[in-house]
Amino acid sequence: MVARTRFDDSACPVARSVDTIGDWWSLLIVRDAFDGSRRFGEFQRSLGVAKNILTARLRTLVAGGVLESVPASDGSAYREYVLTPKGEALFPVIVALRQWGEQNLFAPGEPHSELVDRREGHRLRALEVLSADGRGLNPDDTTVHKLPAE
Amino acid sequence: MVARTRFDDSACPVARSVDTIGDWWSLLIVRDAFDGSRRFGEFQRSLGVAKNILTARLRTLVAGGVLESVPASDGSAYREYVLTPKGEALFPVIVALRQWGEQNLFAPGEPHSELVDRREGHRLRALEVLSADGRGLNPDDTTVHKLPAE
DNA sequence: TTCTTTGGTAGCATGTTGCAACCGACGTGG
DNA sequence: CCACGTCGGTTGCAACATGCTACCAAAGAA
Repeated sequence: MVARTRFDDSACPVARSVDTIGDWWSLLIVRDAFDGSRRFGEFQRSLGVAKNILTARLRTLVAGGVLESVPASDGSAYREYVLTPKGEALFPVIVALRQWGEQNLFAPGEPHSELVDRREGHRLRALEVLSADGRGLNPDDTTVHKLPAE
Repeated sequence: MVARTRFDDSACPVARSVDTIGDWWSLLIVRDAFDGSRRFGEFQRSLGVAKNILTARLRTLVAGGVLESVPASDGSAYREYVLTPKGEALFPVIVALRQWGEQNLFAPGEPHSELVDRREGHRLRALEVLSADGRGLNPDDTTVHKLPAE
């Protein structure tokens, strides 16, 4: 077997997530979907991705339950790709990637696109990892239980 | 050009993040690093990845400033790979992926590894996307400003 | 009807991944 | 100080994925 290694049977949720959405394009497609893209052509122009690749990615995202193919909302005979509830649940993932990129991959003062609260137009609060009782947690404050119960 | 498309000059922080850590193995290496792995062999056994791939990934992660190669802590002549502050800042990303996977990629009752608060042993609170004034935000409550200032 | 847009598919060149084999430097028991 | 196992890789090869450029059929527009 020389194909890409799969993690879809791993007991680690991170591994399964990576297996589902962890390739180069899938996350960007999801990002664009959050940003309002729905049509094949919209994704294609926005991402500059080859059409065959986009076709394949959309198919796997639909198969994975992240996107859904629905009849176009403008009444035309074409189809549109919209986020399912499962896909919408990826919002914190996209926000986390965005915030990490903003703070670590741009030179000071370098401009970048920004995600803002629609009501106030303000930037979002930084994501915080919290304990059950609301304390902020650093990586060192946590540990992984492998296969806890059954 | 037939090589993999790069996003390292994109104005979108999500795209740059994907460019830096968005391949199959890098995120899992970072996950293992959070979980305490430091040595080449630890990563290799834990992930089951081919050594040449691991070599390449560790190199790009070091080049990207996510990991750092330091002399081994046990006094041997070997080296270890530890997270830099930039790498530690990926904690919310890993947690977001873990929580999404737990809730969307496992059958009800199916066991999986779990990240817990070391002090209390409890599961973590779900990540929340918050506005500057602390309101919870859904995807629809936000919008993207492209290239705001400058 | 003819032209354009949309949403693909097919074929080819190249890049990347994965496996196995190999290898030198290090560590360890004697 | 010598043999042997471990650690951390490198190299070569085969299979697969990616990206580009056609090409194409169905739907809309003129």
